[in-house]
Amino acid sequence: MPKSFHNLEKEKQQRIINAALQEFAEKGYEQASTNQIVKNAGIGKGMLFYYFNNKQELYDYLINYCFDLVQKGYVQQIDLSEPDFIERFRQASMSKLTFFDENPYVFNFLGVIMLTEDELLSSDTRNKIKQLQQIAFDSIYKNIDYSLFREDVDVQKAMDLIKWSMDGYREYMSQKYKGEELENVDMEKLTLEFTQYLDTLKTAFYK
Amino acid sequence: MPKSFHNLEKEKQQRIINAALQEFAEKGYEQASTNQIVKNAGIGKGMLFYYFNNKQELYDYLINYCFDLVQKGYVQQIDLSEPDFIERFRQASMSKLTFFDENPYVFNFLGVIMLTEDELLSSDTRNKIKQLQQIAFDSIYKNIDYSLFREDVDVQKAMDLIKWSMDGYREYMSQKYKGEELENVDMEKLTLEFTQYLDTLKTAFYK
DNA sequence: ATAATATTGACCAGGTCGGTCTAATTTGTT
DNA sequence: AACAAATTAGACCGACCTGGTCAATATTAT
Repeated sequence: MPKSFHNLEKEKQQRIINAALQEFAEKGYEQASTNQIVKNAGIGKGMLFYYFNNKQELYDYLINYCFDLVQKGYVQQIDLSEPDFIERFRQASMSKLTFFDENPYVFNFLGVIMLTEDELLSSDTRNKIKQLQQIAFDSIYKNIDYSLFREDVDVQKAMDLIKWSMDGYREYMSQKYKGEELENVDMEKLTLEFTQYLDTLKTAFYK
Repeated sequence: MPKSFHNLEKEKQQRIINAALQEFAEKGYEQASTNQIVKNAGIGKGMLFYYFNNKQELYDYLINYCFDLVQKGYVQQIDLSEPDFIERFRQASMSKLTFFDENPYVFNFLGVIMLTEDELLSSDTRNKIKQLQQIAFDSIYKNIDYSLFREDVDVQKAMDLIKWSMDGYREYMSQKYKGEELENVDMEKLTLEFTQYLDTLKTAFYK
C-alpha cells in the first residue's frame, strides 16, 4: 500500500522502519506510540500518516517486511547440503549472528508477534508464521546424516540437546556483547571459542 | 513500610501482589498502570494507595518480596551436598519448576528488573541482584566432583553445555505446558522424559 | 451507640493517544 | 522566473488514561 514510502531514500526508510520495529517490539501493538516512532525516526508526525494511513497499516507492513527479510536473509542462507548436524547448525548460527547485527530489531519484533495471542493476528499472518517455522525446521533437520552419532544415545534427544546448547551459547554471547558493534568484537577469538564448544559437542555425541 | 498491608488476609495480599507483579512484568515500571492493578486485584483504587503511599513504594516492596522469595523458596533449596553436577542441576530444575508453578509471576518480574538499566535501580537493589547471582552461582558450581567427567573434554565447557541444554529443556517444557496447572500435567511422564535427557547427557559427558 | 478502621469510586489536573490539517518548503516542469 | 505538484513539520483535536486524592460509606471493635 505505501506507494510514496518506497520512493524515499533507503536511509530514511530504514530509520523509520527501525524506529517502528523497536517501538513495537518493546511495547507491543497497543502500547506502542506513534509519537515515539516519529521522534526516534527524526521525522514529522504528519509524514508517518502520509506514508502509512494509520498505525495498523504500518504494523502490517512491518510484519511482511520482517518475514521477507528473515526468509531471504537468514533461513534461505542455511546450507542444506551439509549433512553434519553440528556443522549445519554452526553455519546457521553464524548466519543468524550476522543477520542480527545487520537487522537488530527484526528478531525481537518477530518474537513479539509469535507470542501474540492467535486471535489478534490476521489469518494471513498466522499462515506466514506456520510457513516460516516449517521452512526453518526443514532447513535444520532435513538430510542429516544420522550415522555420525554414537550408537548408545537416542539421536533425536542428542539433537535436541545440541540445539539447546547452541541456542544457549548464542544467547550468552549476544548478552555478553550486547550494544557493541559486531565489527568491534574480536571475531577470531569468538569463532575459536565457538569451535571449541562445537568440538566438545562432537566428542560427546559423535562416534 | 506498608503496615496495614501485612494485616490483610493472606489471600487478598496475594491477589494484590500477583496483580502488581503481572502488570509490572508485562509493561515495566513506567507503563504499568495502577488502575489495571486494582482492577485485576479486585480492590478499589483507594486501597492500593492506602497500603502503599505511591507507585514507587509498591514497586520497591515487590522487589524485596521477590528477592526474598526466590532466595528462600528456590536458591536455598538447592542441595549443595550433591557432588554430581547433572544430578544437582536436575534437583535445581525441579525446584525451579515447582517454584514457578506456585509463584508464576515472580521470575518474570525479576527478569524485567535484571534487564533494567543500572542507573534506574537503587544501589540497594543492585546489591541484592549481585548477591543473589553470587549465591545462585555458588549453589550450582560449588563442591562439584569433576572426576565424573570424561577426560577428553574441557570440564568447564562441558558444564556450560549441560547448563544451556537443561535451561533450553526447561524453556521448551514451560512453553509447551504454559497456562496449564502443574497438577494437570502428567508428572510421571515428564519426569521420565527429563531423566532420559539427563541420561543422554551423562552418557555423552561422563566417563 | 460510638469510635475507629477499612473501603470505595468519582474526581482532579496533567499528560499521551492516534490522527488531521494548514501552512510552509522543496522539487519538478516549463 | 513562474507556476504546479509533491513533500514536510508540527500545532492541534477530542478521547482517553495517568498517578493520586478525598469525601462518603460500610464494617468492625468496644
